[in-house]
Amino acid sequence: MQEKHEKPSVTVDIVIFTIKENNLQVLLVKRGIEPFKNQWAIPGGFVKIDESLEEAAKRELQEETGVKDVYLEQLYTFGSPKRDPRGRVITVSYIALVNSSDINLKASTDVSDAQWFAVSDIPIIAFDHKEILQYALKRLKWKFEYTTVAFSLLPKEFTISQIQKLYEIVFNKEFDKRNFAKKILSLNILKEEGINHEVSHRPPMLYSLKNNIGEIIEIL
Amino acid sequence: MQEKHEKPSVTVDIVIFTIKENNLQVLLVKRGIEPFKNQWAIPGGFVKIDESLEEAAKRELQEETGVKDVYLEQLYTFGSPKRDPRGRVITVSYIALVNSSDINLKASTDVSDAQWFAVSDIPIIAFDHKEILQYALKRLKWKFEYTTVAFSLLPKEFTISQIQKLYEIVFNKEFDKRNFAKKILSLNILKEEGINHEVSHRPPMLYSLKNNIGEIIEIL
DNA sequence: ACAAAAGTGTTGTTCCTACACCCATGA
DNA sequence: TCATGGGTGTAGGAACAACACTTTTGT
Repeated sequence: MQEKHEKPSVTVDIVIFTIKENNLQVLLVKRGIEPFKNQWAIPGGFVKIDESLEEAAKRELQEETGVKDVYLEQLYTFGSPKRDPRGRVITVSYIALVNSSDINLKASTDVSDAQWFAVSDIPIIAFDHKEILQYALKRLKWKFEYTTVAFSLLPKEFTISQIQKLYEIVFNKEFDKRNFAKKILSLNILKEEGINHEVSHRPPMLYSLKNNIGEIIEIL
Repeated sequence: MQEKHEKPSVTVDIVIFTIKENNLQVLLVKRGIEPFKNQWAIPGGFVKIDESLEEAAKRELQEETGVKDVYLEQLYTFGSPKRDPRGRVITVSYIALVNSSDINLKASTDVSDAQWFAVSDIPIIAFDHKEILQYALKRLKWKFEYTTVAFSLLPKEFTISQIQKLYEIVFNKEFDKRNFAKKILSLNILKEEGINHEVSHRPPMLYSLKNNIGEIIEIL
């Protein structure tokens, strides 16, 4: 059965989001080889024959950013026969959310440069990566609305207004402070962690996310 | 680049749902070849080198059921290196919703039998297909709750109580008739199509789904 | 007349939205 | 004392859940 079919190549591509400078940003790499040499692209690479898709995604993520143990989720599999001019390449795309303070950009073998771009300001990108990115953004917003993924972008202890800023950035829209706090606190997913006295104004309450929170809960 | 990497095989598997005998049912095929010969499995097959994933899924769907133009959606890509004992096989799974009156089961080359099973009564199945099926069910419920996919299981013209029965089957739970009708009608997605006089009781209003309905709308 | 399914309204509760002021601290 | 962000309550409206009887038709 192995020999009967001509096989496609399989890659993983990872849309890596972070929050930087009050913006939602995505990591793109400048391609060092053809095709699309010197164009920006979503980072990714071939799946090895003995690693799972998620392992491949984690490996690529670490090669690009140096981070481990971040939020990583499979997005969609793109497999149009013409999406790669070199031949049949099916790509399994992933979303990752990384804390911008943890990252450590490295140039890997087929990448001459890597850079963050605000999602509102994406350059022309290689292959069908624009479509992948649009899909990723849609999914990200959905995840923010209905799950607790957002908290993976915050330090272990955080204030209500840090959460609110995150949501305001992702949805590009302001929320009422009182209603937002009421909503988040009513979900019963936060634990009080004491007061942060290291600020030069009224000291805020710090919270952490309770463990054992289920997946889907409807945040907004 | 084609020769540097040993390539996995890529298949599509399609979880085909229908409503039959007041039950949500799934089509399984009995495998005619090893591995798992004579076990039930989700229908699927290899992706040809020059067809897209969706084309492959449509082709398999038609081979199994004879139907075209049904609801079809990519579900998830399963790629654990050990999921197929023959070697590395990555499978892109799909969900299809078919109207049981349209179907016409055929036995294809590597299938000696195909049969509908109620989702509450699934036998032991091959590979990691149990996991795929669980995932499909979760997604199906979500889609029913938030989108208009359910209508693809009904004829063009239908009554409110047909919709309600569909939802009651999928969620395995009864809804209040008045509240259900109120909710569905308030969504403004139905068009009145006149009264069905071919019943032996008070004749019901027939509706059709308006075209140009957006994807996600929150039904329940 | 009866059986079968269609159709329809109200009330109490909960959730959502809009909106403005005082508080605690460091400089 | 001032600047900075933190923290808090209420009222009106919308959506939701619970609940039962009458209507139209065929037999």
